[in-house]
Amino acid sequence: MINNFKPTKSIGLTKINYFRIMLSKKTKYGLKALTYLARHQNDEGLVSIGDIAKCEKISRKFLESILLSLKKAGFLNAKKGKGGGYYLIKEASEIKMVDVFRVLEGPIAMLPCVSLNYYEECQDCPDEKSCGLHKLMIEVRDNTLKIFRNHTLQDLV
Amino acid sequence: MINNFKPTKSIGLTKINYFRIMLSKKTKYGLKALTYLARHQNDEGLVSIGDIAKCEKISRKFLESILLSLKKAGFLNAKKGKGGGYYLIKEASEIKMVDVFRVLEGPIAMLPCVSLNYYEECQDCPDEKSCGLHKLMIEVRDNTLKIFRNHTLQDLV
DNA sequence: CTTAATCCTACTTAACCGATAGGATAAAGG
DNA sequence: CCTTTATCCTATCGGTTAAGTAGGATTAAG
Repeated sequence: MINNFKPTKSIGLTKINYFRIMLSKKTKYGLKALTYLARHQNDEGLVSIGDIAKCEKISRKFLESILLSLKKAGFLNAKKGKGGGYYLIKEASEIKMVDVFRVLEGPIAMLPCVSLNYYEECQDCPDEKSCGLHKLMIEVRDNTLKIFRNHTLQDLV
Repeated sequence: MINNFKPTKSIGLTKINYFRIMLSKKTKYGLKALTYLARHQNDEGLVSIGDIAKCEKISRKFLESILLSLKKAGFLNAKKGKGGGYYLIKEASEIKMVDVFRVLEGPIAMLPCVSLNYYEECQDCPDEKSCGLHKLMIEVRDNTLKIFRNHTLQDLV
């Protein structure tokens, strides 16, 4: 095991769970890989999974699936066979954080009834427009979205 | 089972997980209970778990543990025995969302290295100050915090 | 002393995250 | 053509969590 996964921690009596709310390793690794690609692809052209996994200390097999997702999502492309590897399709400055997060992490909203892309009707709320929690979560979502839209991969390079 | 928990859903090829990032039922129920208390405690004085669970359609036993947490955190108090129940200690307008969230949901930051209350050094990042992801997450945290600090239970009533 | 409420500890179940395993496919180069 | 080396794909495992459940201990009113 390369990385110790510490989902919970106890401080005094209260148990903190970093598990939820927190960024998944999938997203973290994906961002690392994208950053690595943006840094190295110009020199050598193609970058292999093995290189990234080694340099960034990421489980190789896990990284495989992540890069595959990113490929399917249209961020990068791959060349198979000997001497193959991955390369970014877009410029780093054109890869928005919001898009990466949606692919790797999922919905940005904290409630389905507040999600732009994956909206789902609230089960136990008769009227969304008069729901205080709904309003609050809309506000949080909009602020987070704004930040993720204004940042690109270039900011991490 | 009172509430159907649908953690995952497939849309086309992509699997969406509402599980992470999303607000837990614990927090949702806790907020509902607090709102219920704020609405009803003036009339009858004490409000029992059973009443809240019934009206808000929440699993009674689960609600018990949530209210216990809220009591230990100092939001409300209880009177045991016949005719007993819960009552808010503070005014609804004095109960900040940020405090409720910290108790029920945990850290607000998306990374331990960005958490104000539960900071933990980043494992795979040599220098936090030069880390782009760190900066991004600080920005998200600050915006979310700002919103949660500016809202109170009164906004949900 | 019965009733009715909170308090407390432990357990169950389904799901997911992170990681692994094993092979299928594809391309380069001798 | 065949070996090597890379991505692609499916399936599974172990550990952990959220959500809910069970059963009783404690406390207080009437």
